[in-house]
Amino acid sequence: MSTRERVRFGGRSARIQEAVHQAVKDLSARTPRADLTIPMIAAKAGVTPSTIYRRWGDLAELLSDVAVSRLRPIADPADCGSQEADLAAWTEQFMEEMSSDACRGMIRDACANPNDTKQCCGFIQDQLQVIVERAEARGEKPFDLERAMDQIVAPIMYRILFSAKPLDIPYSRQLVADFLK
Amino acid sequence: MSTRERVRFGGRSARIQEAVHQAVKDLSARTPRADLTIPMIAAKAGVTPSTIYRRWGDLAELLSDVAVSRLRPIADPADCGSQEADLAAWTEQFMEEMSSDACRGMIRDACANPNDTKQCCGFIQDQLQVIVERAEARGEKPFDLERAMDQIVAPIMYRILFSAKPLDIPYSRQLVADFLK
DNA sequence: CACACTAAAGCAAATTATTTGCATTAGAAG
DNA sequence: CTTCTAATGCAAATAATTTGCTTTAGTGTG
Repeated sequence: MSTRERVRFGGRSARIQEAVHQAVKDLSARTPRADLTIPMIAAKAGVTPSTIYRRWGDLAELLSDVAVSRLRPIADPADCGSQEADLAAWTEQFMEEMSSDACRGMIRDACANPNDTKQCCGFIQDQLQVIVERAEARGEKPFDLERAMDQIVAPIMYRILFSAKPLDIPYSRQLVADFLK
Repeated sequence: MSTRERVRFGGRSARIQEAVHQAVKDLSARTPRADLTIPMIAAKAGVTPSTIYRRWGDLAELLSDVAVSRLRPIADPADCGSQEADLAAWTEQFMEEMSSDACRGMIRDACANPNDTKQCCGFIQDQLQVIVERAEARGEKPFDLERAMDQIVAPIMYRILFSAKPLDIPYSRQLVADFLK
Protein backbone atom coordinates (compact mmCIF):
# COMPACT_ATOMS: atom_id res chain seq x y z
CA MET A 1 0.00 0.00 0.00
CA SER A 2 2.96 2.28 0.51
CA THR A 3 4.02 2.07 -3.11
CA ARG A 4 1.50 4.19 -4.94
CA GLU A 5 1.74 4.74 -8.66
CA ARG A 6 4.19 1.93 -8.95
CA VAL A 7 5.44 0.88 -12.34
CA ARG A 8 6.37 -2.65 -13.20
CA PHE A 9 9.90 -3.11 -14.45
CA GLY A 10 10.79 -6.77 -14.72
CA GLY A 11 8.90 -9.73 -16.13
CA ARG A 12 6.50 -9.47 -19.01
CA SER A 13 6.87 -5.73 -19.41
CA ALA A 14 10.60 -6.07 -19.88
CA ARG A 15 10.21 -8.97 -22.28
CA ILE A 16 7.80 -7.00 -24.43
CA GLN A 17 9.96 -3.92 -24.43
CA GLU A 18 12.88 -6.06 -25.52
CA ALA A 19 10.84 -7.77 -28.25
CA VAL A 20 9.60 -4.45 -29.60
CA HIS A 21 13.04 -2.86 -29.56
CA GLN A 22 14.46 -5.87 -31.35
CA ALA A 23 11.68 -5.75 -33.93
CA VAL A 24 12.46 -2.11 -34.61
CA LYS A 25 16.15 -2.89 -35.04
CA ASP A 26 15.47 -5.83 -37.36
CA LEU A 27 12.94 -4.00 -39.47
CA SER A 28 14.79 -0.72 -39.73
CA ALA A 29 17.79 -2.57 -41.10
CA ARG A 30 15.71 -3.80 -44.04
CA THR A 31 13.00 -1.19 -44.43
CA PRO A 32 13.20 2.47 -45.42
CA ARG A 33 12.40 4.66 -42.46
CA ALA A 34 9.25 6.07 -44.16
CA ASP A 35 7.78 2.60 -44.67
CA LEU A 36 7.89 1.52 -41.03
CA THR A 37 4.53 1.23 -39.33
CA ILE A 38 3.46 0.31 -35.84
CA PRO A 39 1.30 -2.63 -36.94
CA MET A 40 4.34 -3.97 -38.82
CA ILE A 41 6.57 -3.66 -35.78
CA ALA A 42 3.91 -5.18 -33.55
CA ALA A 43 3.54 -8.19 -35.83
CA LYS A 44 7.30 -8.74 -35.90
CA ALA A 45 7.46 -8.49 -32.11
CA GLY A 46 4.50 -10.83 -31.62
CA VAL A 47 2.56 -8.14 -29.82
CA THR A 48 -0.73 -6.35 -30.30
CA PRO A 49 -0.46 -2.87 -31.87
CA SER A 50 -2.44 -1.33 -29.06
CA THR A 51 0.28 -2.34 -26.63
CA ILE A 52 2.73 -0.19 -28.55
CA TYR A 53 0.33 2.70 -28.88
CA ARG A 54 -0.31 2.66 -25.14
CA ARG A 55 3.32 2.37 -24.09
CA TRP A 56 4.99 4.63 -26.63
CA GLY A 57 2.25 6.82 -28.05
CA ASP A 58 3.39 6.96 -31.66
CA LEU A 59 6.06 5.84 -34.07
CA ALA A 60 8.28 8.87 -33.57
CA GLU A 61 8.47 8.27 -29.83
CA LEU A 62 9.17 4.59 -30.23
CA LEU A 63 11.93 5.19 -32.75
CA SER A 64 13.39 7.89 -30.57
CA ASP A 65 13.35 5.55 -27.57
CA VAL A 66 15.07 2.79 -29.50
CA ALA A 67 17.59 5.24 -30.92
CA VAL A 68 18.61 6.45 -27.47
CA SER A 69 19.09 2.96 -26.14
CA ARG A 70 21.28 2.17 -29.14
CA LEU A 71 23.29 5.36 -28.82
CA ARG A 72 24.20 4.56 -25.20
CA PRO A 73 27.91 3.69 -25.10
CA ILE A 74 28.76 0.14 -24.06
CA ALA A 75 32.19 0.71 -22.58
CA ASP A 76 34.26 3.50 -21.07
CA PRO A 77 36.70 5.32 -23.35
CA ALA A 78 39.95 3.41 -23.84
CA ASP A 79 42.82 4.32 -21.53
CA CYS A 80 45.70 5.37 -23.77
CA GLY A 81 48.03 6.60 -21.08
CA SER A 82 47.50 10.36 -21.30
CA GLN A 83 44.61 12.78 -21.44
CA GLU A 84 45.58 13.93 -24.90
CA ALA A 85 45.77 10.42 -26.26
CA ASP A 86 42.49 9.43 -24.58
CA LEU A 87 40.72 12.42 -26.09
CA ALA A 88 42.17 11.87 -29.53
CA ALA A 89 41.21 8.19 -29.52
CA TRP A 90 37.75 8.86 -28.19
CA THR A 91 37.04 11.60 -30.73
CA GLU A 92 38.16 9.44 -33.60
CA GLN A 93 36.02 6.51 -32.54
CA PHE A 94 33.02 8.68 -31.72
CA MET A 95 33.15 10.35 -35.12
CA GLU A 96 33.56 7.07 -36.92
CA GLU A 97 30.62 5.41 -35.15
CA MET A 98 28.24 8.33 -35.27
CA SER A 99 28.68 9.18 -38.92
CA SER A 100 27.43 5.85 -40.27
CA ASP A 101 24.13 6.11 -42.11
CA ALA A 102 22.43 4.01 -39.46
CA CYS A 103 23.61 6.32 -36.69
CA ARG A 104 22.66 9.42 -38.60
CA GLY A 105 19.14 8.07 -38.85
CA MET A 106 19.02 7.26 -35.16
CA ILE A 107 20.25 10.72 -34.26
CA ARG A 108 17.54 12.24 -36.42
CA ASP A 109 14.98 10.06 -34.66
CA ALA A 110 16.29 11.04 -31.25
CA CYS A 111 16.11 14.72 -32.21
CA ALA A 112 12.35 14.53 -32.38
CA ASN A 113 12.13 14.14 -28.61
CA PRO A 114 13.68 16.77 -26.30
CA ASN A 115 14.06 14.35 -23.40
CA ASP A 116 15.85 11.83 -25.51
CA THR A 117 18.26 14.37 -26.96
CA LYS A 118 19.19 15.47 -23.45
CA GLN A 119 19.88 11.86 -22.54
CA CYS A 120 22.18 11.42 -25.54
CA CYS A 121 24.00 14.56 -24.57
CA GLY A 122 24.40 13.11 -21.08
CA PHE A 123 25.91 9.86 -22.39
CA ILE A 124 28.55 11.79 -24.29
CA GLN A 125 29.31 14.06 -21.37
CA ASP A 126 29.72 11.03 -19.10
CA GLN A 127 32.25 9.55 -21.48
CA LEU A 128 34.31 12.72 -21.50
CA GLN A 129 33.96 12.94 -17.72
CA VAL A 130 35.67 9.56 -17.45
CA ILE A 131 38.61 10.90 -19.42
CA VAL A 132 38.76 13.98 -17.21
CA GLU A 133 38.70 11.96 -13.96
CA ARG A 134 41.37 9.65 -15.26
CA ALA A 135 43.52 12.66 -16.08
CA GLU A 136 43.03 14.05 -12.59
CA ALA A 137 44.04 10.71 -11.10
CA ARG A 138 47.23 10.85 -13.16
CA GLY A 139 47.97 14.35 -11.93
CA GLU A 140 47.36 15.96 -15.33
CA LYS A 141 45.59 19.30 -15.68
CA PRO A 142 42.09 18.25 -16.82
CA PHE A 143 40.41 19.99 -19.74
CA ASP A 144 37.16 21.91 -19.40
CA LEU A 145 34.18 19.68 -20.13
CA GLU A 146 31.90 22.40 -21.46
CA ARG A 147 34.53 23.67 -23.84
CA ALA A 148 35.04 20.12 -25.10
CA MET A 149 31.33 19.75 -25.76
CA ASP A 150 31.35 23.07 -27.64
CA GLN A 151 34.51 22.59 -29.64
CA ILE A 152 34.63 18.86 -30.30
CA VAL A 153 31.23 17.24 -29.87
CA ALA A 154 29.12 20.09 -31.26
CA PRO A 155 30.96 20.43 -34.57
CA ILE A 156 30.73 16.69 -35.14
CA MET A 157 27.03 16.54 -34.40
CA TYR A 158 26.45 19.62 -36.53
CA ARG A 159 28.13 18.03 -39.51
CA ILE A 160 26.20 14.81 -38.99
CA LEU A 161 22.84 16.53 -38.92
CA PHE A 162 23.19 19.63 -41.04
CA SER A 163 26.11 19.40 -43.35
CA ALA A 164 27.55 17.28 -46.13
CA LYS A 165 31.10 17.93 -45.08
CA PRO A 166 33.40 14.96 -44.48
CA LEU A 167 33.91 13.38 -41.08
CA ASP A 168 37.32 11.81 -41.40
CA ILE A 169 40.45 11.30 -39.36
CA PRO A 170 42.17 14.54 -40.43
CA TYR A 171 39.12 16.47 -39.27
CA SER A 172 39.08 14.59 -35.98
CA ARG A 173 42.75 15.45 -35.40
CA GLN A 174 42.17 19.08 -36.30
CA LEU A 175 39.33 19.40 -33.79
CA VAL A 176 41.36 17.86 -30.98
CA ALA A 177 44.47 19.86 -31.82
CA ASP A 178 42.56 23.16 -31.95
CA PHE A 179 40.88 22.33 -28.67
CA LEU A 180 44.07 21.44 -26.79
CA LYS A 181 45.97 24.40 -28.25
CA MET B 1 6.88 19.83 -76.46
CA SER B 2 10.43 20.84 -75.55
CA THR B 3 9.61 21.18 -71.87
CA ARG B 4 9.30 17.61 -70.63
CA GLU B 5 8.65 16.85 -66.98
CA ARG B 6 7.77 20.45 -66.36
CA VAL B 7 6.49 21.48 -62.99
CA ARG B 8 3.99 24.25 -62.47
CA PHE B 9 5.14 27.02 -60.18
CA GLY B 10 2.75 29.92 -60.24
CA GLY B 11 -1.03 30.12 -60.09
CA ARG B 12 -3.11 27.63 -58.18
CA SER B 13 -0.20 25.50 -57.05
CA ALA B 14 1.44 28.49 -55.42
CA ARG B 15 -1.81 29.62 -53.81
CA ILE B 16 -2.37 26.19 -52.31
CA GLN B 17 1.18 25.92 -51.06
CA GLU B 18 0.79 29.31 -49.43
CA ALA B 19 -2.56 28.37 -47.87
CA VAL B 20 -1.18 25.12 -46.50
CA HIS B 21 1.95 26.76 -45.10
CA GLN B 22 -0.17 29.44 -43.47
CA ALA B 23 -2.49 26.81 -42.00
CA VAL B 24 0.49 25.00 -40.48
CA LYS B 25 1.78 28.24 -38.97
CA ASP B 26 -1.61 29.19 -37.54
CA LEU B 27 -2.34 25.75 -36.15
CA SER B 28 1.09 25.06 -34.74
CA ALA B 29 0.87 28.28 -32.76
CA ARG B 30 -2.20 26.98 -30.93
CA THR B 31 -1.86 23.22 -31.06
CA PRO B 32 0.69 20.91 -29.47
CA ARG B 33 2.91 19.41 -32.11
CA ALA B 34 1.67 15.85 -31.37
CA ASP B 35 -1.96 16.82 -31.96
CA LEU B 36 -1.46 18.19 -35.47
CA THR B 37 -2.93 16.09 -38.24
CA ILE B 38 -3.05 16.44 -42.00
CA PRO B 39 -6.86 16.45 -42.20
CA MET B 40 -6.85 19.27 -39.64
CA ILE B 41 -4.35 21.29 -41.67
CA ALA B 42 -6.22 20.57 -44.89
CA ALA B 43 -9.48 21.81 -43.39
CA LYS B 44 -7.85 25.01 -42.14
CA ALA B 45 -6.28 25.61 -45.55
CA GLY B 46 -9.54 24.89 -47.39
CA VAL B 47 -7.97 22.03 -49.28
CA THR B 48 -8.55 18.31 -49.62
CA PRO B 49 -6.29 16.08 -47.52
CA SER B 50 -5.27 14.05 -50.54
CA THR B 51 -3.72 17.17 -52.04
CA ILE B 52 -1.38 17.39 -49.08
CA TYR B 53 -0.60 13.68 -49.10
CA ARG B 54 0.25 13.84 -52.78
CA ARG B 55 2.39 16.97 -52.59
CA TRP B 56 4.18 16.41 -49.29
CA GLY B 57 3.84 12.72 -48.51
CA ASP B 58 3.37 12.89 -44.78
CA LEU B 59 3.18 15.24 -41.83
CA ALA B 60 6.88 15.11 -41.04
CA GLU B 61 7.82 16.26 -44.53
CA LEU B 62 5.25 19.02 -44.54
CA LEU B 63 6.38 20.35 -41.18
CA SER B 64 9.99 20.12 -42.25
CA ASP B 65 9.20 22.05 -45.44
CA VAL B 66 7.39 24.77 -43.52
CA ALA B 67 10.17 24.93 -40.96
CA VAL B 68 12.82 25.53 -43.59
CA SER B 69 10.88 28.30 -45.24
CA ARG B 70 10.46 29.96 -41.85
CA LEU B 71 14.12 29.55 -40.94
CA ARG B 72 15.23 31.36 -44.08
CA PRO B 73 16.65 34.75 -43.06
CA ILE B 74 14.78 37.80 -44.31
CA ALA B 75 17.61 40.30 -44.41
CA ASP B 76 21.40 40.39 -44.62
CA PRO B 77 23.35 40.73 -41.38
CA ALA B 78 23.51 44.31 -40.12
CA ASP B 79 26.58 46.32 -41.11
CA CYS B 80 28.21 47.47 -37.87
CA GLY B 81 31.35 48.94 -39.36
CA SER B 82 33.83 46.13 -38.72
CA GLN B 83 34.03 42.39 -39.16
CA GLU B 84 34.24 41.82 -35.43
CA ALA B 85 31.23 43.95 -34.71
CA ASP B 86 29.24 42.35 -37.56
CA LEU B 87 30.01 38.87 -36.28
CA ALA B 88 29.21 39.73 -32.68
CA ALA B 89 25.90 41.31 -33.63
CA TRP B 90 24.96 38.48 -35.96
CA THR B 91 25.77 35.79 -33.38
CA GLU B 92 23.77 37.52 -30.71
CA GLN B 93 20.73 37.91 -32.91
CA PHE B 94 21.00 34.40 -34.34
CA MET B 95 21.16 32.87 -30.87
CA GLU B 96 18.28 34.95 -29.62
CA GLU B 97 16.02 34.05 -32.54
CA MET B 98 16.89 30.38 -32.75
CA SER B 99 16.52 29.57 -29.09
CA SER B 100 12.84 30.48 -28.85
CA ASP B 101 10.57 27.50 -28.23
CA ALA B 102 8.96 27.99 -31.62
CA CYS B 103 12.32 27.88 -33.38
CA ARG B 104 13.49 24.90 -31.41
CA GLY B 105 10.43 23.03 -32.61
CA MET B 106 11.03 24.06 -36.20
CA ILE B 107 14.63 22.99 -36.04
CA ARG B 108 13.56 19.59 -34.70
CA ASP B 109 11.10 19.32 -37.57
CA ALA B 110 13.74 20.26 -40.10
CA CYS B 111 16.11 17.65 -38.65
CA ALA B 112 13.82 14.88 -39.80
CA ASN B 113 14.72 15.58 -43.43
CA PRO B 114 18.34 15.50 -44.61
CA ASN B 115 17.71 17.81 -47.57
CA ASP B 116 16.06 20.39 -45.43
CA THR B 117 18.82 20.40 -42.84
CA LYS B 118 21.38 21.01 -45.57
CA GLN B 119 19.32 23.94 -46.79
CA CYS B 120 19.22 25.45 -43.30
CA CYS B 121 22.95 25.04 -43.05
CA GLY B 122 23.26 26.87 -46.37
CA PHE B 123 21.17 29.81 -45.18
CA ILE B 124 23.45 30.29 -42.21
CA GLN B 125 26.59 29.95 -44.26
CA ASP B 126 25.29 32.53 -46.73
CA GLN B 127 24.74 34.98 -43.91
CA LEU B 128 28.29 34.56 -42.67
CA GLN B 129 29.56 34.81 -46.23
CA VAL B 130 28.03 38.28 -46.47
CA ILE B 131 29.99 39.34 -43.40
CA VAL B 132 33.17 37.91 -44.89
CA GLU B 133 32.71 39.66 -48.22
CA ARG B 134 31.99 42.93 -46.51
CA ALA B 135 35.20 42.53 -44.50
CA GLU B 136 37.17 41.88 -47.67
CA ALA B 137 35.71 45.00 -49.26
CA ARG B 138 36.85 47.00 -46.24
CA GLY B 139 40.34 45.55 -46.54
CA GLU B 140 40.07 43.53 -43.31
CA LYS B 141 41.51 40.03 -43.05
CA PRO B 142 38.40 37.84 -43.37
CA PHE B 143 37.78 34.96 -40.95
CA ASP B 144 37.56 31.33 -42.07
CA LEU B 145 33.98 30.34 -42.80
CA GLU B 146 34.34 26.68 -41.89
CA ARG B 147 35.92 27.48 -38.57
CA ALA B 148 33.08 29.88 -37.84
CA MET B 149 30.52 27.17 -38.57
CA ASP B 150 32.42 24.80 -36.26
CA GLN B 151 33.10 27.16 -33.41
CA ILE B 152 30.12 29.49 -33.39
CA VAL B 153 27.16 27.98 -35.22
CA ALA B 154 27.68 24.36 -34.19
CA PRO B 155 27.81 24.98 -30.43
CA ILE B 156 24.64 27.07 -30.61
CA MET B 157 22.75 24.46 -32.59
CA TYR B 158 24.03 21.73 -30.30
CA ARG B 159 22.72 23.51 -27.24
CA ILE B 160 19.39 24.16 -28.92
CA LEU B 161 18.88 20.53 -29.86
CA PHE B 162 20.68 18.50 -27.25
CA SER B 163 21.33 20.48 -24.16
CA ALA B 164 19.57 22.41 -21.44
CA LYS B 165 22.38 24.90 -21.08
CA PRO B 166 21.60 28.60 -21.35
CA LEU B 167 21.87 30.56 -24.60
CA ASP B 168 22.43 34.08 -23.39
CA ILE B 169 24.47 37.14 -24.29
CA PRO B 170 27.51 36.22 -22.18
CA TYR B 171 27.69 32.88 -23.96
CA SER B 172 27.37 34.58 -27.34
CA ARG B 173 30.24 36.94 -26.46
CA GLN B 174 32.36 34.06 -25.23
CA LEU B 175 31.92 32.13 -28.47
CA VAL B 176 32.83 35.10 -30.61
CA ALA B 177 35.79 36.07 -28.43
CA ASP B 178 37.20 32.54 -28.40
CA PHE B 179 36.77 32.35 -32.15
CA LEU B 180 38.49 35.62 -32.95
CA LYS B 181 41.28 34.97 -30.48
C1' DC C 1 -8.83 34.71 -78.26
C1' DA C 2 -10.00 30.03 -78.76
C1' DC C 3 -8.18 25.53 -78.42
C1' DA C 4 -5.64 21.45 -76.99
C1' DC C 5 -2.82 19.53 -73.52
C1' DT C 6 -1.84 18.07 -68.93
C1' DA C 7 -0.22 18.94 -64.00
C1' DA C 8 -2.45 19.48 -60.08
C1' DA C 9 -6.60 19.42 -57.36
C1' DG C 10 -11.10 17.45 -55.93
C1' DC C 11 -14.04 13.63 -54.68
C1' DA C 12 -15.29 9.28 -52.81
C1' DA C 13 -14.52 4.46 -52.06
C1' DA C 14 -11.25 1.21 -50.24
C1' DT C 15 -7.71 0.33 -47.20
C1' DT C 16 -5.00 0.91 -43.21
C1' DA C 17 -3.78 2.91 -38.85
C1' DT C 18 -5.22 4.51 -34.32
C1' DT C 19 -8.17 4.75 -30.31
C1' DT C 20 -10.96 2.80 -26.85
C1' DG C 21 -13.87 -0.16 -23.70
C1' DC C 22 -13.82 -4.34 -21.71
C1' DA C 23 -11.83 -9.07 -20.58
C1' DT C 24 -7.75 -11.55 -19.41
C1' DT C 25 -3.07 -12.37 -17.84
C1' DA C 26 0.70 -12.36 -14.87
C1' DG C 27 3.97 -9.68 -11.60
C1' DA C 28 4.04 -8.15 -6.77
C1' DA C 29 2.56 -7.89 -2.00
C1' DG C 30 0.53 -9.78 2.03
C1' DC D 1 -2.22 -19.41 -1.75
C1' DT D 2 -4.82 -15.41 -2.36
C1' DT D 3 -5.62 -10.70 -3.57
C1' DC D 4 -4.68 -6.65 -6.12
C1' DT D 5 -3.77 -4.27 -10.27
C1' DA D 6 -0.57 -2.75 -14.13
C1' DA D 7 0.01 -4.27 -18.44
C1' DT D 8 -1.56 -6.81 -22.26
C1' DG D 9 -4.93 -8.83 -25.53
C1' DC D 10 -9.00 -8.49 -28.25
C1' DA D 11 -12.38 -6.41 -31.10
C1' DA D 12 -15.37 -2.69 -32.29
C1' DA D 13 -15.43 2.17 -33.41
C1' DT D 14 -13.15 6.02 -35.24
C1' DA D 15 -9.80 8.44 -37.91
C1' DA D 16 -6.12 8.76 -41.19
C1' DT D 17 -4.14 7.43 -45.60
C1' DT D 18 -4.20 5.67 -50.25
C1' DT D 19 -6.05 5.31 -54.72
C1' DG D 20 -8.82 5.41 -59.11
C1' DC D 21 -11.26 8.45 -61.50
C1' DT D 22 -13.15 13.17 -62.58
C1' DT D 23 -12.72 18.03 -62.81
C1' DT D 24 -10.23 22.35 -62.79
C1' DA D 25 -7.08 25.65 -64.29
C1' DG D 26 -2.16 26.95 -65.99
C1' DT D 27 0.62 26.71 -70.26
C1' DG D 28 1.67 26.79 -74.95
C1' DT D 29 0.07 26.93 -79.89
C1' DG D 30 -2.17 28.61 -83.75
